[in-house]
Amino acid sequence: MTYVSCNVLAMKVVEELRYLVLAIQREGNRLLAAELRPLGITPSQAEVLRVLRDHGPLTLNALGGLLVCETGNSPSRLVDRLVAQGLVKRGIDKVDRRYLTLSLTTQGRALHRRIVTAENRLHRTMNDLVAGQALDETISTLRTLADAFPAGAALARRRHPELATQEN
Amino acid sequence: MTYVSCNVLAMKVVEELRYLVLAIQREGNRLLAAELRPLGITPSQAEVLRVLRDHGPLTLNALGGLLVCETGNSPSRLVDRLVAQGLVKRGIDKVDRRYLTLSLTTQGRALHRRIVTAENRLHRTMNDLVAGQALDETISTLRTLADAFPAGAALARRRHPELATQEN
DNA sequence: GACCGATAGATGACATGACATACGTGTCGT
DNA sequence: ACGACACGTATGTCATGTCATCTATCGGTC
Repeated sequence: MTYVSCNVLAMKVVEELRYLVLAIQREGNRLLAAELRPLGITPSQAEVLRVLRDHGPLTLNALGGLLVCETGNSPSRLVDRLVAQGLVKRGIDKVDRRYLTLSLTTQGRALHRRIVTAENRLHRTMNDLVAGQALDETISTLRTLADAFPAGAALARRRHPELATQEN
Repeated sequence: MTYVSCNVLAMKVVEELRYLVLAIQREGNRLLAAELRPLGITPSQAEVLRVLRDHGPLTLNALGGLLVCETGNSPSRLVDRLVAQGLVKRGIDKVDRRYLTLSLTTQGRALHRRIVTAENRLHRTMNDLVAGQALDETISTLRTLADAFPAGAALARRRHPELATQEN
């Protein structure tokens, strides 16, 4: 057991975890970017479309609260490009003109279906690569780690919309 | 067993894995960036210093082969900033003028020691967060996944310099 | 109604990442 | 020697990410 939280071995293990996560994120993102390139969008843009598809119209802040990419502040520029491509509709709230109302256009919904197909190709590839590994334990460990951070909380909110505390 | 590599459940599990990896990478990078900011460098720059410290003088290509960040092509601009800060010495190979000879300056070695301290603060934080989880299985799963890609191969080369196939 | 603080979003600045392409230098065939 | 080709590096371009700062709008107080 690790009741000594500060020993050299544990540091090395955690460091390898950090680099593995970095490597997998990079390569996964490259593969996904390649799958999405024919569709004319990037992985981050795909995530926006997916969140908007699953969680109705959102303000910019609420969207940011559900995104894993673009943690910090509001994803203004990310949304800009989607609006420019006609995939997202950006309205202004009539009651409070500070808020935006972001939703998919018909075009955006159509593209979303092709995105799912592209993502599934990546997921099949990844699934083949981790076949036979202890996936459940891995997911559990990573969830524990991720839940300590805002981006992990965003994932939890996506899993359980009903307990969304960052609703606007 | 997953002899059906294309079922809906497996797709969802792998997708969650992808988003967890993304979330952890993002937040870990943010934390590390915060730790390194007082030192005036970024996480990517720290990785370069670390690799140069551990693996002697390198050409640009060889450096790129050991980095997890900056997968694709050569990290010219990344190195540029380190040279500008006086942390890395960039020489030209006398025999073949195409090759660079990258090594740490005295300043770079000194900063590397402070980097290790900063990284260890992050690793302690992460270690506390995953205490009690199945770390070995997690590392094993992620290694299997990472090893399928160039960035994972870079990590393997860093672990076992003797079987470096991409030596220059 | 005018001011003040708070909140939502936009923008500027900087460093990555990724891809494509250009440039300089070496090697090899002739 | 010369030209074609290969290889290492540099550069242009675009889209992120992150932080800091700015602007617009709202609510409340005087």
